[in-house]
Amino acid sequence: MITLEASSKTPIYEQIIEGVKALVMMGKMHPHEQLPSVRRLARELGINPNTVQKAYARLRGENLIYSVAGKGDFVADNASRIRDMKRDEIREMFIAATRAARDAGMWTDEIFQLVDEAYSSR
Amino acid sequence: MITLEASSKTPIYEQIIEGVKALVMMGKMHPHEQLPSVRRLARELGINPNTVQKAYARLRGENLIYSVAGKGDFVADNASRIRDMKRDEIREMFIAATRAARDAGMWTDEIFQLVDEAYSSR
DNA sequence: GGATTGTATTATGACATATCATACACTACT
DNA sequence: AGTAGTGTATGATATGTCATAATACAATCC
Repeated sequence: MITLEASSKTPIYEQIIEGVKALVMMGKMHPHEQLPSVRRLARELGINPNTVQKAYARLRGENLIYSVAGKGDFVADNASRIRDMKRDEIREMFIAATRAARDAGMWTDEIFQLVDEAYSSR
Repeated sequence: MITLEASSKTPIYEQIIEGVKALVMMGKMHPHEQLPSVRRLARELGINPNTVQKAYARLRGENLIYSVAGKGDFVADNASRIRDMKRDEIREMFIAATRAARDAGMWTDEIFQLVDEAYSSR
């Protein structure tokens, strides 16, 4: 369910983190559901297990997943936080973009039109 | 006229590039105007000349400045492109943010409100 | 000729990313 | 008990980027 973009310059482990977050956010994974094992996901993605391990460790650090030795990793109960976290991130993206746009002399009209186009484009 | 943010995680040489672009875009520097010399700017910013050299080399690669051995670096004639380039960058920022927002289940109404706030803040 | 300019090269260090190879402890299943 | 699969931890190695440092060379200006 998680895919990688080799051409991307964002680190693999970060792409995995975003992938898991996206799956939970889109309702394709639910609390207490088991994630693919470190070795299995590594095999599927054709990468090193340590890279997956790093991604899972980060997710665990954010309390978005929990680990049970000998069993596996599972989506955390409070994973609903992801939605709010993601919204905060998006909020920051718009703030940064809007500031840059204002500094470049763009008006909100242009921005709204731009957003409209992007929103309805596939 | 160019300042650095030590806390920033964007590379110094990139901050210099953005700084020069901003000066030209804000009309504080004009075509054929001389830039501070590699060594002088390095001294002023308290950094290594090679770092400034790298920034200037990149700007030259984009044809935004031109160099004359023994004289110095100057803002290119076609530097007006910077404005369009910057607008394209900003456009990409909004496209990325809008896509992320849509995937997160946000509506254009929320986005517009967000942009409005950010635009009129400070 | 001396000072300043841009340009080029090599070396070094720090850091992040990613791989590879192990090792250990726990769990599940036969 | 044994085997396989799980997470976790730890080193070693390689690569790339960023930044510094130290030179060297050619062109320009006064």
